[in-house]
Amino acid sequence: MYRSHTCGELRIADAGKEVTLAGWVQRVRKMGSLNFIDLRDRYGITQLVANEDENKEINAMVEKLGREFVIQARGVVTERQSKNSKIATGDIEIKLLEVKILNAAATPPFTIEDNTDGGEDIRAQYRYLDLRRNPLKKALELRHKMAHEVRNYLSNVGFMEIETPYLIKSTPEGARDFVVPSRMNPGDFYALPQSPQTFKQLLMVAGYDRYFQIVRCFRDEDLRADRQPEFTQIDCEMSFVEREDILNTFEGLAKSLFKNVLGKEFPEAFPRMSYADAMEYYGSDKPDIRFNMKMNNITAQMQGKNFSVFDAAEYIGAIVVPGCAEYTRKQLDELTEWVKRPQVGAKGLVYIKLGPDGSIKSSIDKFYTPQELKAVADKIGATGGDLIFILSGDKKKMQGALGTLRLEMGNRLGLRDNSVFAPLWVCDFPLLEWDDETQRFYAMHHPFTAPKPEDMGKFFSNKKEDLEQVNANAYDFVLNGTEVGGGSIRIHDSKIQERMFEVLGFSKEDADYRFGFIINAFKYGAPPHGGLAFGFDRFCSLFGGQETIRDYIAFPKNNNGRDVMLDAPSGIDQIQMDELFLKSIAPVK
RNA sequence: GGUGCGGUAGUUCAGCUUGGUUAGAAUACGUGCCUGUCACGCACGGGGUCGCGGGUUCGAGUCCCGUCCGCACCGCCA
Repeated sequence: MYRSHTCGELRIADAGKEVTLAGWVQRVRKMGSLNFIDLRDRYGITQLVANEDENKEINAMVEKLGREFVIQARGVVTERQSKNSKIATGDIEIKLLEVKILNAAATPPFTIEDNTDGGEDIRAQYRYLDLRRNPLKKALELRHKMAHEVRNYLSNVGFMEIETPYLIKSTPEGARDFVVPSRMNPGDFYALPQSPQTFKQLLMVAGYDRYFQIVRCFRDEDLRADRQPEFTQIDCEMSFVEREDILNTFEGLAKSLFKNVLGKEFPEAFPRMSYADAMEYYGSDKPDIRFNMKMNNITAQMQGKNFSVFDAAEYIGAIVVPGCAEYTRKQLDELTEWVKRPQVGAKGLVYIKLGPDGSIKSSIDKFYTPQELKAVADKIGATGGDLIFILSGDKKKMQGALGTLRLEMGNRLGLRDNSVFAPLWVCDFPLLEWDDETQRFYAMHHPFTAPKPEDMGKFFSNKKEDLEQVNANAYDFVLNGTEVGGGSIRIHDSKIQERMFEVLGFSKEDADYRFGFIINAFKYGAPPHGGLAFGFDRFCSLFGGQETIRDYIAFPKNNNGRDVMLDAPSGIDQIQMDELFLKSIAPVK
């Protein structure tokens, strides 16, 4: 037996017991003939004490210890003379009788503490050491708890967890696929799934009317703090359901996560917003509604006053920044530079300051009378002490830019508190997006998404304008401005599915080659169905209050998709190469 | 594919604007002292390919060019 207790469980009630602990040496504090050791394991830290008065040889053993040594310690639980309220075991310590080194350790390259001195790079290289630290341990515990709660909730409402394959067929529409060469089928490749989309729909055809899976998905695209090449989805699908059934079911799942993981109750239904409204009022398809500061279209009010910049603009939008009328010239100049950055893309920033005394000062005083500016302020609900920002130009671009500015002002005013949660359903996305470059439509969600029933007429029209107006029966789950889930009612009629491929410009042969299996399956009794997938890593990071999902993945990839610990990806040896490629692809004589 | 910031002891950083003696600090590490520490304290010590390559210069950590790596973002992510 290596240990009788963990390093997190002994309390004052255990005083007098002889116990054996095992763990890692966090720190040794040597005080001459009285020495302390903090012993750490997954469960906590327990202080060991070596007192020469009571045990003559004990300090000789302690002398040999270094940071991160793995030791076994036998001793007696004793009440501390001076307690430490910072740790759960802080009322007791173990008076050492014996210390055994189970394994020595090299000095770690960074300190294994909550506030480590190590940078991201070195910690990624030694991920197994970084994972010993509390913040990462807490993150993985949160993830485990969430996964457990998901399985619990969904199982209780009749969902079956079914695994689907990782080696599948490449369907190069949307994100790039990771591909895997097949040794037994020289020259052919598997693809790793971007999502189990088609499989879950086939499971519906097969009659497994409530399916879920916590499943790894793969996308060979550039990374971000919240995007990894392999990531995890909570993938779900249901049969004989309409949109309401799906939203209710997964709103229930989200609420149970909030309640059982974070202890937060959401008695009301989550708010809903159309895609059109999201773009109009927040300049984003994933609005952060933790704060208001909605965008206003003031194009009509501002035009016709001989201000050529505004008169030439397709769109003029404004946000009211509460209580910021005191902004200095320097602050305004800095924000003007900020919106001009390519990432935001505005040409300039117009402001109107509404003094608390009713005075009005703006960067467009030359073109507008105070009365005209006051009328605009009244219309958008700005009052004394507020600051109005106005952007103008191309509608789509400026809505995006104003939305970005809105988020930035939210940040600067501290309105985006990570301990506050504002869930939201965004619905009624356009079904199709026209791409000028390739001169064809792309599915905004994916090609299995059903058009809304009332738009079916337009869906079969051959006019581009009609098709552009078709809405999808799709919905996103948005939390604090992050898209954490998305789904749709699917097409279950093979005629409509064929029409979809036609609209997307696939020839019959093309569609058959790529998706023949599903078109075929739909001919054998596909039930009406739909579903949703949550981005599990993002869900965890939001719950944990972090921006990056890396902390919630035990062994993540870096910015360039590399695993710096393994040094992967890497070359393979010639024998492997020959078996996979060269024999078949190189000309054989 | 693009933009920005960064790369200097094991680690985190300062030094670079204005080139010039032996490149500093903190922490970690080592040695010694220390009986109530818990970020223990005190003293002493060891520790550097200034990412890499090239250029300018009498002289480059510092200036210029290229390149590699890291982070954030844009494009991309059906």
